[in-house]
Amino acid sequence: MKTELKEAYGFLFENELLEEIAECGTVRKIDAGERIIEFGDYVTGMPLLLNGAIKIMREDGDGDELLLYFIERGDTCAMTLNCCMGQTKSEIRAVAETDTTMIMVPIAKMEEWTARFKSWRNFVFESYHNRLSEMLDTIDTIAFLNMDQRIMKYLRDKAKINRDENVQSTHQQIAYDLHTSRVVVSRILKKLELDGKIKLHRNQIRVIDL
Amino acid sequence: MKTELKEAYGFLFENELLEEIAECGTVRKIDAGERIIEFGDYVTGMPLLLNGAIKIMREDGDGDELLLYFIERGDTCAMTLNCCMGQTKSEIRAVAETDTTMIMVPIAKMEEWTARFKSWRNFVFESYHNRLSEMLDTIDTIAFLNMDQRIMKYLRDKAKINRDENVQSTHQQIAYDLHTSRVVVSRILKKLELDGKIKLHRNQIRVIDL
DNA sequence: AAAGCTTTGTAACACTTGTTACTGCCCTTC
DNA sequence: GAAGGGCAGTAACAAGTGTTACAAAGCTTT
Repeated sequence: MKTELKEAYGFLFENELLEEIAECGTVRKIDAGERIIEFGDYVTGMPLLLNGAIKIMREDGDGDELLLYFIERGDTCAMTLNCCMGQTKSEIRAVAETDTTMIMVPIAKMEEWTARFKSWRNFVFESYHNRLSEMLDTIDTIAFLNMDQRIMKYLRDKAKINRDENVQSTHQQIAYDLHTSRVVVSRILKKLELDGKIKLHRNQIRVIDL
Repeated sequence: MKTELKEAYGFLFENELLEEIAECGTVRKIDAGERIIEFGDYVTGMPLLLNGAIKIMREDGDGDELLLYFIERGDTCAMTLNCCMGQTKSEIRAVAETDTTMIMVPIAKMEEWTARFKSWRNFVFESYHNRLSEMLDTIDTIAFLNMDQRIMKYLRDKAKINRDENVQSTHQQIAYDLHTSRVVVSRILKKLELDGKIKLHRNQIRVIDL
């Protein structure tokens, strides 16, 4: 664990802090597709991603979903930060996009580290900064792009996160993530295929040129 | 200024910090409608709102706009925080919604206070927290609501921020804020009037029951 | 290979939102 | 009070997206 920790966070934190994290944190391994945090859960610790990727979703009262953004190694979930500090319920759902390893840090340590370590403060601020930027990006996407463009962006992002030009998704899955209907997704994907931008297969979409 | 400062932030900050803010901050008064920060500006200081309200907008490459949220007294702009710490350009536009008074604090002080004052740290975190929540709310609005509901929410929010059931806006203005067209706004407003929810006047909309 | 399930393709239609065009109203200015 | 500019109302149409319904294709299980 220490090796991985150092690999992912060594350039961010001083040794003393790394030691403390290693000491009081617990490693948690999660399989792709597993739910990590559910809407309304109380958050008991703060996750530091070692590898893998996590998908953050929003859900409204009627059970409608929307993908917000992905989180990768060297990152934490600022929403979780939020919940930790405010002792409030989670406003989002977190699902493992790929097999994922993370270190869970007890909330109690956070306040202490914030006072003691400048690098920790910077990390937390940086984290908030990144999250706000992602949220702005998400807003741009749903406010200014039409569905064709949103689907293209989705496929690009997903291919990048998984480091694989073959995106493993059903049309229904994509529809859920983008908060639209399966038929709409199928229709647009077919058009993208005719334009030579993608190649469609069962449960899989190959990104050619988006 | 000290009185106002204490009024707005006294319950948040200890006296020593209040003194320092009063010492190194400069008061800035802004008329309603005036632009405070423009997309792409470098941010030179951090604003602490004493009274009034500020409208935060997003703009895409084609000049299309979208209202993100409002900021009120006792608040700061986390986007500005973001820019300050990251030394990056502003990703948003800030316009005074009403006549506004704020204290501008030089960036240099921020880092220092973050280390020295727990209350300042909490304030900054709280601020980020609020901003993320607002952004989530904004996303919910544009992702899950249709235009009728968005316009109703807009009028409710605007009436609340201005503490006036008579919202002073043209239909064109609303169309800009919601990133739609004037005709659409007029059409929906007329329907809301027929439903007895609002009363339309020139340059003014009276909120009756939304 | 037959049955049953999931996934995808497609047509036809409905609804929401955006666009264009024109009209009349209100306010300001001369 | 005449002229001009900004604002609002409305119709007709276009485009985008969502819905329903059904058929076909592909995979899994038996």
